[in-house]
Amino acid sequence: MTSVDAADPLPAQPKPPGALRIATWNINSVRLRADLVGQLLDTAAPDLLCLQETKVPDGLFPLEPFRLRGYRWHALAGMKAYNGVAILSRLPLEGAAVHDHCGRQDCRHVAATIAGDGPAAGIEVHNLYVPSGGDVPDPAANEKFAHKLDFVGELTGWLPAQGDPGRRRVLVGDLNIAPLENDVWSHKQMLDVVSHTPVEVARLAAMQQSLEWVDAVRHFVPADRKLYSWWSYRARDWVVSDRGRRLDHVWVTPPLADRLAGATVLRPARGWQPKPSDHVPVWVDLTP
DNA sequence: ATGGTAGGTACCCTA
Repeated sequence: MTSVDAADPLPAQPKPPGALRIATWNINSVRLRADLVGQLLDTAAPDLLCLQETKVPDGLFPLEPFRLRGYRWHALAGMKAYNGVAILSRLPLEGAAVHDHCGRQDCRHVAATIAGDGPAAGIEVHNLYVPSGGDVPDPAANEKFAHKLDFVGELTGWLPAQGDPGRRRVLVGDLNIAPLENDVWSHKQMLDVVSHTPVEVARLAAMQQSLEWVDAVRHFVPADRKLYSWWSYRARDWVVSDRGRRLDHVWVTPPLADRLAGATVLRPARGWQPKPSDHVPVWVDLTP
């Protein structure tokens, strides 16, 4: 790490030679922000890009900007108006699958395995958009919060049931939970705010423990440092108030932990004009 | 204690 900018704990770094770069970004409409996605691909050059809140049915997904830049493979799970996840890749993919949870077909989970004969072949990638959970942090009073807890609870059993527990896996996405005290601007004031309540944090911890997932971003930033990936649109000035939350995550299973070579939370992207997403891209580099 | 902005869609939902 070369930068000491207090406001930007994980600025973009050069990709180590031969590294695999996997990025995640809640794009909040991929059609509206196709140009910003192109800007990310041109500057960060991830090998895989996982998007959430694409808000587009698969047949209308704007694939051309990706194809033009060499992202020839994709796995899409989109629907009209809401949710939607996508994996775009310049490495070949196989076994692409859409997974439904909680008895709903609401386009929150797509997975695929890197194929070919390169060093990354066999790595399984899961791209998730966990339900936001509404405003009231009480599952009895708020069906959306109940759905969020059920969704994370179901995944906690589902992921370990998918074969070899020692497999190389990466889990990315908008998990809509900020687990650590310094993943939010004020731990005390956020304790009863959906995204940082103890019951959600406990659910996420159980999911993380189920496969010994390593938080690949916190791997590079000590727990006593503030780190955010989302800032509300409702703030008058997101830079001045800086009331962020770390909702977007990259996790890896233990066989990949000693391959972690770097991570970035692209804070400047929150100011990309004319229409920034309220989330910024997050990525990690894995050496072969 | 409240309301603030944004996107997609269709006059209201979700975040």
